[in-house]
Amino acid sequence: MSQNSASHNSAPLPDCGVARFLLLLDGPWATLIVRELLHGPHRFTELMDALPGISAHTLTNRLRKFVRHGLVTRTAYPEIPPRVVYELTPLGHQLRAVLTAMDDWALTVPTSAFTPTGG
Amino acid sequence: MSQNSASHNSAPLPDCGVARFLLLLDGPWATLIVRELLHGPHRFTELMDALPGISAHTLTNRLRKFVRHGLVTRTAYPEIPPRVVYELTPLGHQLRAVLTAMDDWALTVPTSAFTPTGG
DNA sequence: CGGCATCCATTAAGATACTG
DNA sequence: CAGTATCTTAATGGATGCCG
Repeated sequence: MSQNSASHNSAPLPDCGVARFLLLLDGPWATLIVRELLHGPHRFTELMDALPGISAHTLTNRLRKFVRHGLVTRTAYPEIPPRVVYELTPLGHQLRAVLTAMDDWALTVPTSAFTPTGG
Repeated sequence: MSQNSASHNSAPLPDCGVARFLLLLDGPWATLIVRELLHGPHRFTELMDALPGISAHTLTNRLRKFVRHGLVTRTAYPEIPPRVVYELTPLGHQLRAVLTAMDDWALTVPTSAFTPTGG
């Protein structure tokens, strides 16, 4: 598999900035995790608590991907009980502008976009 | 099914602006379609041509969702051959700020985020 | 506490074939 | 040209159980 296969096929996405963003921030939870991390370092359970509905499985996978791509750092303290802290890298913090833009856009939506005719 | 089930479960996403954005702009192609539409009205085949790799099936589904949620207008001209033009609504055009933020972020990425250690 | 492994449900998306 | 219908694949994401 090539490294840019967001889908599963030979003709994936174009190589624009938007596509690059989408490759790393894929899935509905990914962006929300970053959103929480923007408030500061979080432990695993703190993220679980801050993201009601997310599963440990999903959180683990997203976090690992972020760490792998340099958006997040993972610091494990060899204590009993163990403690692991996730923190955004400078690159991750740059995402604040994108998140803010999303939030700002949602404010312009007159709520009618979320109550479409056909469900 | 409820209208906000991005996933399939009873505890979906929080109701923040970011989540709302994610509900409408889901999947890797959705945002890229909007990106093309920001350049002006497009016919179906023009979008197919502008988005190498996308299938008619996917394009149709994304377009229908956008129209349903008021991000895009669909204008069909009763001609032979038929002509259908898709155009962003003012709400859709507001997304430009988000797309620009994504693009801007991707420029700060030193390309190392796309060549991770473990693939 | 912070995971990981396995199985399973949902869905975005591609391939193909067909219609008005 | 502009779809629609059906089948299939891949990947996110949830549920459960187990481990250090």
